[in-house]
Amino acid sequence: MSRIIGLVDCDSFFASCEKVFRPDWANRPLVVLSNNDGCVVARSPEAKALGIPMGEPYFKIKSFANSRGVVVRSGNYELYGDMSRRVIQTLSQWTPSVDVYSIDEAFLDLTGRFVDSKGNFRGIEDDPMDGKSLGDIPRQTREELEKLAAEITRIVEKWTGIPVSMGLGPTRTLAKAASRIAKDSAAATGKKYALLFSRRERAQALANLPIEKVWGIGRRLSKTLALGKIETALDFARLDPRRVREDFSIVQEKTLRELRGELMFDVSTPEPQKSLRVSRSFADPISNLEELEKPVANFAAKVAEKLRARKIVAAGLQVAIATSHFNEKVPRRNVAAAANFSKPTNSTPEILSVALRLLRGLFASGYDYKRAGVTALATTDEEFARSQGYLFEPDPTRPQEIRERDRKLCSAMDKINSGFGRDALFFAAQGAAKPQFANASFVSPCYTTDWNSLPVAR
DNA sequence: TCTGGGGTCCTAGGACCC
DNA sequence: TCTGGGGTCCTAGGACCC
Repeated sequence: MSRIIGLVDCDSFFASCEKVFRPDWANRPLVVLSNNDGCVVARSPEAKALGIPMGEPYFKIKSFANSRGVVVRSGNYELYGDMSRRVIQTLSQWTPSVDVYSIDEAFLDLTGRFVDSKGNFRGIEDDPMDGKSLGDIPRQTREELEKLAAEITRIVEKWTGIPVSMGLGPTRTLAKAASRIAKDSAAATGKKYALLFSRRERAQALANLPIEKVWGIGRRLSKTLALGKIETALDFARLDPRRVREDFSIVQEKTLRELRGELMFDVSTPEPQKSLRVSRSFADPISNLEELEKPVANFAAKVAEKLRARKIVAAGLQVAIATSHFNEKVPRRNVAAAANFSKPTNSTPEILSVALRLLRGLFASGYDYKRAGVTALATTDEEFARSQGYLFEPDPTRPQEIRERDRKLCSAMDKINSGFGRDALFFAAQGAAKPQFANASFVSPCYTTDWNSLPVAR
């Protein structure tokens, strides 16, 4: 059975979040910066119109931005996370099948809305020309679908303040393409959505879609494809799938088939997360081990906290340190090391000690380290791991009493920190002062998640 | 010196996504 | 001077097994 898949994508999400609570900024250009106020990671439509590129280092546009009255914000992920939750919650009224793809996007499976009371699907018909590919959807279904898309985009903006675009198609890749078309053509059509169902409609849209805009085709592949004069999504969709698999990989073959309307990336039950990373660049480079231990201990503690919040445990841990990859004049070093825990864990003391041990093995002096990261590997459900763990012999390296003590300690710390603010309690290894990576000069209040930051109407 | 034919598992690296 | 962070998947190649 064919499907009807929608992709709802927030417009300039971070920038839109910032504007919701500042109506006075409604028509001003606004950019949001990455950690350390490093790069531009989001731009309002007005900022895009000024020609500020995505990913541009802030220092390069600083004076230009000032001269044009651009509002500059540091990333406020607590605010964005909460706004994202509101958008998703709003979406779930139209279908139970909402697959959150990223902080600002979700796939909706709307197929169920088009099955009539007798169980007949009123969706896409097979193409009478060849049984394998898709024909159009019935006229009436199409009209209903347009109405639905108009309603979804309108209500989400009304309820959350976040403008969204929507793409609809028989596969995820086509829904993605449709949402891009919706964004690009909104000014001309006055619609915040686009449909990509019939063969003719697809051929026309894909012919106008540059290959690098296709979901799953990145910069490198586009370059390679361009050598063979494959420049649009349509060029690509017309290739032989088997050849594509041979020349590239199964992923690209799937992308190709999805462009033709064959469902390859289904809305499946979400796989459990497999890894969890915390990493940051430092405001100033660090060259000695003692100083480097503090941020790494912080990342390790944060990893442990996140593991517990998600009720998962890690079987292993990786620590990575690196010098700047921009500065060509200083010696470079980019290394990582990993180790397994004797049993999967999410306890801060244990993760902290392994992280520091790995770091000490990794460290070499004579370098200016600019980044570090700690990754929990092979994460699994906590309850599952616990039940497995009891099947094995007691662990000599970390007796059960110690584990139990750590568990209580961590849960007490989590409670205290959630009540008294992040890092009210922390481990000595994390270092009391944390100046290294708090370089955010233009942070907005957490309007929706902090009682002290509620917006005030006068 | 010459030296088979399968498997599996793990890791590093490269590609992609937002 | 100043350049983000957190994920996933696939493949190739090496180690190891019989």
